[in-house]
Amino acid sequence: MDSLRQPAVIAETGTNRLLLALQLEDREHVLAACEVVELAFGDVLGEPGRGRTQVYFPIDSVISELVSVRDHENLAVTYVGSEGMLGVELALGVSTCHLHNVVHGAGTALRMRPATLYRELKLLPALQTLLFRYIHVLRAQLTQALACTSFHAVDVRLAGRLLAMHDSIGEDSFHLTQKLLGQMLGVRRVGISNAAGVFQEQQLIYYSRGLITILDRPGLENAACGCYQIGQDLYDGILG
Amino acid sequence: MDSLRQPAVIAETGTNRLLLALQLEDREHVLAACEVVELAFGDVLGEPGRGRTQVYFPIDSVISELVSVRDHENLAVTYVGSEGMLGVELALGVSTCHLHNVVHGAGTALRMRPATLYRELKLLPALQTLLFRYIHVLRAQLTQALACTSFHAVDVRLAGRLLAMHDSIGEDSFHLTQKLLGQMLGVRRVGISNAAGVFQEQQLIYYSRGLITILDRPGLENAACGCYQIGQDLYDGILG
DNA sequence: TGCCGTATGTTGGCTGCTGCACAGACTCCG
DNA sequence: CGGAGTCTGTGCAGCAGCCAACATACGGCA
Repeated sequence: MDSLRQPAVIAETGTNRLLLALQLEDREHVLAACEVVELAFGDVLGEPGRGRTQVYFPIDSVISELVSVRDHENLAVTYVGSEGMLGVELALGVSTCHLHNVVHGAGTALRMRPATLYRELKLLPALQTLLFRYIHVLRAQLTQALACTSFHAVDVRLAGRLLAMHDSIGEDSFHLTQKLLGQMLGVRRVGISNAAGVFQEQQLIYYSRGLITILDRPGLENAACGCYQIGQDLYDGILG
Repeated sequence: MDSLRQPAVIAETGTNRLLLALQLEDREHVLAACEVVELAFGDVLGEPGRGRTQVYFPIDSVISELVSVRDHENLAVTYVGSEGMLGVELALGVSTCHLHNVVHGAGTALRMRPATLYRELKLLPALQTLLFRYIHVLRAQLTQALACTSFHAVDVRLAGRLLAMHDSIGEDSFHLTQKLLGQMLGVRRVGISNAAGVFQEQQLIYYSRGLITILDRPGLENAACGCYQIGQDLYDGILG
């Protein structure tokens, strides 16, 4: 995860969509303060109670935030992709993680140290405004997710999750095992196996040994509950 | 809900515990900017998409924030009691509610207008720090709640919820119907009826027609899942 | 070639919660 | 006093997801 490159290469790898909401001048200021890193599957970027050493803006990587519960698998309550940032709590003046931060999608990301973030926040009011709004979106999405897990069945939730991953990663194929999907939805792998099997029969997706391909996105949107779209609209309405 | 009183009477009614974390001088400055209101059961203090007209610091009232889901009862995802504040998103520069805000426990509260809050935030850096930390605690508690609803059964979750209400209200008896508890946990009233019946048999609680009395708090703590305590520790660790 | 680890598919019994329906009890009110 | 509204207790069929166990398939490696 430490193979660094110059920020100049960002142009060829795409960029972080959250930062895209900044005006060009501000964005370039932030980008200049970042370094590019390759994140490998399984890398641990933070542990509960530990101080944060870096904040991350994923480009085509995905980072999950997991909460531990006694006698259960860890639950991946949120994920951070190119639409987000890992370490927002620093903007609130809190410098310790409270969740496990694990890379669940290998790829590139931008990162900076907390001290650098603090400096940028002071220099760029627009960055602060952006991160505040992002924090608000996270809270709204979390409440929606809570309602969704309370009421909706595994299959419709799975469809929503796949759509969200599809948005984050920006490609039709991505690596995601059934076990991991089970951790994300808080259900056993068997439940994922069944639901995903049905989707595969319906030609909505194809997967094999951890590589998922979205075949029919409109069909998948049809199979998902409204919660996915609500989450998207929240993001677009406040940040887009 | 519009029977106003002078802030001077706060002394006799107790106060908001979140504001207690401020130093005396700052706290009095904030209190002087507030007015005292009586909130009645069922009062609606905010609707999704509407602008916020007041922020509230409950004293012995409880305000629920509910999310609507198609084909389901509203789910009370969070509640705000004397340990919290309704309208924190203003501190992030967001001025619209995104949830239904309904009074579920009648009582008194302090309130101020958004413009007043903005003024106080500018004048008192400590208030800003406090609200930022509170926002972070809310997020952490929400992730814990998500894990809890994913994994834990109704009875242990009910115990935790009763304990939290007990903390918030500060008295052993409070008004809370089974229907409302069902909305809070996202289950049918029958589920609450069963679980509460067992607690009543075990002499942990007594209730009758919406009035719940905590008889054996240690016993109830024993019956609850660890999530309740984790939520408390989060609050105490960051704000206490 | 054979072995091991990982990922996926399937089965059967069990439990907890759901949906629906109804009955008893208390309160307010005309 | 009687009726309407609210709150609570119960009963039963149905199902979604749980637990445990086992079978298959693929890839890497010695």
